[in-house]
Amino acid sequence: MPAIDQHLADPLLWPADPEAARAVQERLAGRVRVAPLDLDSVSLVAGLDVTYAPGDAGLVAAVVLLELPSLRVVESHTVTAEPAFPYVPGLFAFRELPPLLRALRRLEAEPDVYVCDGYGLAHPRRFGLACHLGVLLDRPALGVAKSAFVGEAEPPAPARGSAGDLRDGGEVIGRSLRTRDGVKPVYVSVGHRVDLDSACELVLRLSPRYRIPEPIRAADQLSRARLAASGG
DNA sequence: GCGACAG
DNA sequence: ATCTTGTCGC
Repeated sequence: MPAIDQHLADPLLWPADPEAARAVQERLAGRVRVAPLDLDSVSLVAGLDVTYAPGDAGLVAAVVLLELPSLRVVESHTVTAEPAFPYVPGLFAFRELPPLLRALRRLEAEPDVYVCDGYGLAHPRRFGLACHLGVLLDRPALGVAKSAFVGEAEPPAPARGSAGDLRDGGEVIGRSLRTRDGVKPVYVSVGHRVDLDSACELVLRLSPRYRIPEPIRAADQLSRARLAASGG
């Protein structure tokens, strides 16, 4: 597995135009692996998020490392940068991964799994941000999104823990998962080296109190705070 | 062509 | 995503 620095320096991975970016996704999508993840062996979880300044005048990428089962923060890092790729639905990774990878490079401990704010296989080319990160690092990764993007989501029962299929055509590409009683579900999909069951089980363990899993919440709050502190 | 469209 | 505080309800 190439180091993060090699990925960041590889021009073939970071095309400037959307057409070439889609081709990169199609090329890398074949590397995604779906497999059960033994949650008993998971003790360090990384949460990732990016916050943008109005008008795309800068961004802050944040990574927070939490330990299980306490959910306490053991590391947190931020990177400030200028957006280098526009927001194009379906091409998120080309906008968010470069600064996120630079933040991940600073981690002292290696996460057992990466939790991304967005989708994995629930993507037009089955290669969302969580797949992209997971494949580049060849590490377990999953995506948790706050809204649907592709496919049709079956509404879960009202109780926390209930889930419904997220389908595109006949294919199950993710799950709508209720993390709080009576509260709008989140949308979970596989990134790499996990399966839907282990991904959903982990998301529930990471969301004992709030709708959004703690690692993503923590990264979101950190990136917002860092952006506000840098003025704008 | 039109609308919808992770953050 | 961002522009945005308090308030109501569980």
